[in-house]
Amino acid sequence: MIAGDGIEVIEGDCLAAMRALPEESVDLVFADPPYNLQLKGELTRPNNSRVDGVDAEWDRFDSFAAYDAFTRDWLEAARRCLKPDGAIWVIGTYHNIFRLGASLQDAGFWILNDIIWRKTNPMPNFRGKRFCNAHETLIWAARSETARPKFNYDALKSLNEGLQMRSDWLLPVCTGPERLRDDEGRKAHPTQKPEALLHRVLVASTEPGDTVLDPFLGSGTTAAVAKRLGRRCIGIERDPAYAALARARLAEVVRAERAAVAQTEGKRQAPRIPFGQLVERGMLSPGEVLESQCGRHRVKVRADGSVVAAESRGSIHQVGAELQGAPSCNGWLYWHVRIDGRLKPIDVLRQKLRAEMSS
Amino acid sequence: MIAGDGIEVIEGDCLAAMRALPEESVDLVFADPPYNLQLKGELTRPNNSRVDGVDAEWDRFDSFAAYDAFTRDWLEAARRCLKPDGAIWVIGTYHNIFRLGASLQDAGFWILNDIIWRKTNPMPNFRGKRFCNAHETLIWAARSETARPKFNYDALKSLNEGLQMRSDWLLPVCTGPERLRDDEGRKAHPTQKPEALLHRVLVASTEPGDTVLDPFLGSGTTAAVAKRLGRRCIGIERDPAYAALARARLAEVVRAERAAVAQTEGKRQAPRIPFGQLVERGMLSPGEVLESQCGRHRVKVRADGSVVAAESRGSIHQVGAELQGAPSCNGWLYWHVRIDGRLKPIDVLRQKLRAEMSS
DNA sequence: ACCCCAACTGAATCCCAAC
DNA sequence: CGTTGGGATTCAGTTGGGG
Repeated sequence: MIAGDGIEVIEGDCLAAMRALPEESVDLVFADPPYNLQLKGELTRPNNSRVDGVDAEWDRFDSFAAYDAFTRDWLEAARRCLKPDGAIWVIGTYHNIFRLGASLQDAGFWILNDIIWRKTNPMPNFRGKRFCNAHETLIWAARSETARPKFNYDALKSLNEGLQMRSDWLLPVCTGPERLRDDEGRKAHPTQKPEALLHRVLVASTEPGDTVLDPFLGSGTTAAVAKRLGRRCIGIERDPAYAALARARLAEVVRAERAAVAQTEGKRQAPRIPFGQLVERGMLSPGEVLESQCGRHRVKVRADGSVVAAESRGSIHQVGAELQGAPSCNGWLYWHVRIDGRLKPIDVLRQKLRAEMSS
Repeated sequence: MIAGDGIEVIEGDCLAAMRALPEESVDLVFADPPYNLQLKGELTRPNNSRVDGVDAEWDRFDSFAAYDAFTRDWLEAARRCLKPDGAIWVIGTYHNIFRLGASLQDAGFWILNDIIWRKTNPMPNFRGKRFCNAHETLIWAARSETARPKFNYDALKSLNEGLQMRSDWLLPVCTGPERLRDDEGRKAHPTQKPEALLHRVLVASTEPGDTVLDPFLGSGTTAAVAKRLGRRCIGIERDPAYAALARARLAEVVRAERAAVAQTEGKRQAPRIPFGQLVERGMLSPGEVLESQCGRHRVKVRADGSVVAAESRGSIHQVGAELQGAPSCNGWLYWHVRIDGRLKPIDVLRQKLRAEMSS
């Protein structure tokens, strides 16, 4: 079904194409839907008559209702393709993002964050009647409230030099050599998204080998970045000219080596090591004393990996919590041993063990 | 009807109070309605302290449908009070803003801009499961598509040091001496908005002598800023304790003869550029090699902006320091790339990016 | 008076594998 | 399905006490 490089461009209507895909088969959906609320193009309206001021309210209602129906349909089709723990990203502006977000919630998606793409070089408001419209909004939502979607927290923290990534992203609009142009030098697609934006989205919510579905592929930015980052991608585009544009673009993209797209992994992915293993392996001896950094609390290690204090016994976490009167405690960081005369958290022993076990 | 200073606090239900106001009598509505936060359990910080979340009765709704009905009702009542060329501002987060925006459109309001309040000091995401929710969204909408609402373009331009005001505003959350506290030092209102935010809204959309209506007055920020800026204000607050709080606060506010120049606004600084952005933007590729000037050390770039050496991984600064055995290292100057066959510090890439981003 | 450090806080939809 | 418990997780800024 998917080509050898894991990237496929389907030319056709996104509803039909998505309904032909297997259920629960994709890890992520990224969608940049049209926000043409006048219902030109693919959004057919029942009443094509031109409206004057008197009928303006009806026109508005028809427009919004039709857009909502269109949104409901493609969201439902996309949701069907998503794995249970999958997620969706959508992007839009104030013209459509509020309807899109409400439709997401109504369809059962669970919003995780809204993200602001702040443009470094937005088009100014020429008439001076409004604020310069300098951002677009993305919504990141899980397939359901109970879903547990991927989030590469540590990779994003790395992207932000050690600080937790915020919900406002500063990125330039797509210009210069990245912007695709036709033979006459006109932009080949009106709303081509910058690759940097998709890079951050895909690093955040997928891992190499995952499958991304883009129902409104357009110029193919999603597929291009997916290929560059070693993800698989199914892109759907109705317009033959845009589909051809995307295919030509993708032929030039080099798929990254697997090793190159590795990203910082969190501690949660590391294999769990029970404290008792430190004792079993002789890194700590039964009877040895652990102390808190401040020296206020001390426990003795027992052969079974539990620890005892004067009035308390249990796991390193339980005893640490009880002695501090705290609801919980990470014993790996709380308890220390004296190594070469200096207090070090027992977590360094765990790290050492992990290194030995992986080598 | 309005007191001599043009500021009135009405204690009571906002629907009834607004229906009692004359039609088409106010110039601007500012509304900070309940966000329908839907908080489930409690949340603790890594140090085990408890986050003081908003779980007030007034923020609980049974369903999205109930929230939508509530929204529809107060929007309709507010719209009735607005002059034909009047406008409305609403504020919210992803919990409610999409429903709020869609309801605005359904009610016949015409969205002019969405505005992002970027917080300088947001609460972090403590569990590392999402992006730090670092902004709130405001929507500015005209009473109707044909309305011609006020917009003090030049006043905002001067607030922004001569540059057209953008749709993203950087302002701190309300803390310090501005934050109202009760006798025991606890915050007197859970969601008090900063005056700087209202200052910018009122300077943008009203002129001295205009009447502002706030249906959810809370701690009274809207009325306080209106008074300070010489605007009239009708604030409605259901909770007697909050209404009393607002009245006491307003008694201390000095009505200005002329709008004072804001200090907190418009401060711009060179943006910090995380190393990861060079990768996102394609100036460096995952897998590319950086080397120290002497050639003694080499690292590989990863997709998330971290770098790896044989036995070390982390940020350009961390790995540089570790390989040199130094306490710290400026990775921007230490690491080099080969450009046109010559080694250049990666700082030249940062400078290039900065130049692009400020243009 | 000044500096330093510890404690505290802000509209928050915040864990998950094993049993 | 529910319960248990290991153990992972924070940034900018203010306040107040001690040296």
